[in-house]
This record gives sequence, C-alpha cells and structure tokens, in this order.
Amino acid sequence: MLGGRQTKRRVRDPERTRERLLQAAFREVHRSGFRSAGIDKILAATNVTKGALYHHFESKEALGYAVVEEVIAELVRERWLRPMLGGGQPINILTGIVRRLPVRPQDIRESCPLLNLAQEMSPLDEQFRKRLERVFLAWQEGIAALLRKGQSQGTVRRDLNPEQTAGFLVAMVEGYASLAKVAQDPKVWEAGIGNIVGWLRSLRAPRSQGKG
Amino acid sequence: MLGGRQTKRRVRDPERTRERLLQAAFREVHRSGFRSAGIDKILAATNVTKGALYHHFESKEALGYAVVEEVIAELVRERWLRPMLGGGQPINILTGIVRRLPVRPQDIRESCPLLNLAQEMSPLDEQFRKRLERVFLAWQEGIAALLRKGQSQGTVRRDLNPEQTAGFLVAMVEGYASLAKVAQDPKVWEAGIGNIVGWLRSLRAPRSQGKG
DNA sequence: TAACATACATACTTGTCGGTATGTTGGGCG
DNA sequence: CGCCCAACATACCGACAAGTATGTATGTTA
Repeated sequence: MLGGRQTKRRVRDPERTRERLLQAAFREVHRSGFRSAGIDKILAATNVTKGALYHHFESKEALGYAVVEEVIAELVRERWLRPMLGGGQPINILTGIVRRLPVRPQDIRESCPLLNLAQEMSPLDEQFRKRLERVFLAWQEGIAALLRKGQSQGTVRRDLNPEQTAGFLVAMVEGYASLAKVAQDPKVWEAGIGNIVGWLRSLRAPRSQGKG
Repeated sequence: MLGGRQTKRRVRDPERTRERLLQAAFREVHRSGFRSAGIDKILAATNVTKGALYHHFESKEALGYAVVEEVIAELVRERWLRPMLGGGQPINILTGIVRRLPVRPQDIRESCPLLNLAQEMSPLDEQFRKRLERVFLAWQEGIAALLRKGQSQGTVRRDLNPEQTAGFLVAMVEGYASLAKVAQDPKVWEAGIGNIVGWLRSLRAPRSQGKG
C-alpha cells in the first residue's frame, strides 16, 4: 500500500486535467467547428473551471493547436500508420484500413475531424494550417512508404508514383467524406469505400492480382 | 428619352441592391465562412445600410440560403452544366471542364465555395444542408446524364454505373480541392487535375480510346 | 398633388463569449 | 511544521456582431 500508484485518482492531477480538456475540446471542435466551439461547453463537459483551463492553455487558439497535434495527429497514427507496421501485402493492408473506417451515422455527420478543421481554419489561421498540413503530410508519406515497400516486394505496380498515388487515396477518402456529410447518408460513404477498394485493387502488380 | 430604359441607374433599384448584397455576401462567406462572415463587412463592401439589408433579407441565415440557391447554384450551372450542352464526346467535355477549373492561388486558398459551405454548415443547419445537397445532386446528375449519353453513343464504357462514376468524379474534385487548400499550393491542385484527367481517360469505351 | 407603400438610413439594444483579475487550496519540500 | 508555488475556483469585463426600433425619403398611383 505504501508508495501508492501514480494512477490513483488524486485531488490534483494536472496531466489528467489537461488530457480531459484536450479530449473534450476535440469533441466540441469536431461537433461545432473551432470558431463555434464554446469554451464554456468544454468546461461543462469536463467539470473544469475557466481558471484551470487558462492555466493549462494560453488561449483558445493554443488549445486548438494542441488538439491538432496531440489528438487528431494521434488519430491518424492509430487508424492509418500503426496498422501499416504489421506484415501482409500493402494493398491488403490499405484495403483493410479503408474498410475499418467509421461508418456510424454520427461519424458520417461529423465527418473526418482532420478535414473539418483544415477546411475551416486553413485560410484563416496560418498556425493552424501549418500544423494540419504536417498531419496530412505524415499521413500521405506513410501511405507512400507502404506503396514503395509493395513495389520493392513486387506486389504493387511499379509504373505508379507512390506520392501521387498516396495523394489520390487521401483525396478520395476526404472527398467521399465530404459528400457523405452533405448527404447525411451512410450509403454514400459505403459506396465511396466500395469505389476506393475497387481502385486499390487496380494498384496491384499484374503478377499478384489473383492472390488473396 | 421618354419611358427610359429599366437598366438606367436609378436612385432606388431594389433588384440591383439585392443582387449586389448577394454578390458581396457570397464573397464574404467564401472568404470567411458563413459564421465568421460579418454583416457589417458586407454592408461596407456594398455601401448599403443595415436597414436596407434587413429589408431584403429576414436574417443572416436567409441571406446565406439565398447565396446558396442563387449564387453558388448558378456557379455550378455555369462551370459544369452549361458546358455539357454543347456537342462533342462526353469524356472530352468533362476533361475540358476539369482543365478549366480555377487555379489562381486565391482560388486554391478559398477552395470550392460549395464544398466550404457544405463542410461548415451541413451538420449545423438542416436548411443549409438541404439546399447544398440539392446543388450537389444537380451537379452529379448532370455528370451522370452526360455519361449515359456517352454510353449510348458508344464512347463511354458500358460496364460502369453513371451515378457512381459521377460521384467518384465529384469526390475527387472536392477531395483535391481540400488538399490544395491545406497545402496552399497550386501544384497540389494541378497534380490533382492531372490525376483526374488521367482517370477520365480510363472511362472511354475501348473502341474509342485512340480517338482525339 | 396628396396619400401611401416600398426602399432605405441611423442609432441603439442585447446576448454571447473569450479572456482576465483576483482569490483560494492542495501538496511537495526544506 | 510551515513556506511557497502550482493548480485550481469565481466573478467580472469588454468587445463584437446580429438584430431592431424608429425615422426619412422616394416614387407610384389615384
């Protein structure tokens, strides 16, 4: 019992407080967009007071930047980059990732958090833009690296440019996410996933097209 | 001189006032998004007073709806639907349209007005969403009709679903517009156009693939 | 030309929301 | 034990922007 664990719920736990604020801010920003996101909403959702929030973050903008760098970037790593580390054929890995993307009505409605913030804030705030661009680049670069690996393995067509192809995939994912958001219809998103998967198949090297 | 022309600049010209407000509102909304668009900015840009604006539009929302239905919908008709009316092979028409899309840094920065508004307002305001969805549907349906025409002419592959393919095209255009907006780089957009044009080529019916 | 409705002008109100000034408490450490 | 700073809490402020109340001018119509 002596020397209790770090994870025990303490009255004061700044790291935990900060993390809870980040998560609540992410949700609120995801729902309403950054500018319409209310500080008070975030506070209400966390039972944290304004003084505490402004102790951890200089301003609403600083909170937003932290959401991009710590929450949204982590989401991309979790959903896209980490699944790439395992073995298997690159095209199969990508197909699996795309098939596992969220399809709940709520997810459709709120669309991709990265895209939303980028759409809203890129032209308005250069600080936001740079951070968001970094996340996009990491995403694309991860896909490109995976495609290159496939090319050297001989399972991916050698006549395609990995960076360009990665950009194409990202553009399609985000494009369909947008359409689904306006249509508010999971079918639009599912049709999009189907098309993307079909396109991914066309990236296979001819010799490996028949393989599972 | 008697019975002068309707188009002569009169001191009072409600239609012209309304139209100027719509155009200024469109520009302001395109720049800043709907919620950050300032009524006062619109007024300053038009030298119209608040009383006049609220005489023509019930609320900021009503002004926004009118922008969608009268300005943005018209933009889609002008850029996409009208060019489809001329003769020529559907794939060539589509390629031409895509190649003629704006590429100025300002256009990249501000991206597609339809997409911007849809991204921002779809989850927040059902009235907006419905109007924006109508524009998207008209756009997609126009493309689909053109593809069907191509299929019956024998210049477009018969194994593809026109609606699905139209959705794919729209998703790619909007997806690349998003990426270019974040990157703030015309090259991203130009690369996207190149990829889209390349993809469009793959829609030709085999017999007509060699034709100009 | 007098009346009346449309078209516009000006000044004010009101609510929202990010931010801050200032106070209080917990807990590590000498 | 008691100092002291980080970690919070509370109450308030000021700016801004949408909307409105109310007034004025224009032009059409009887």
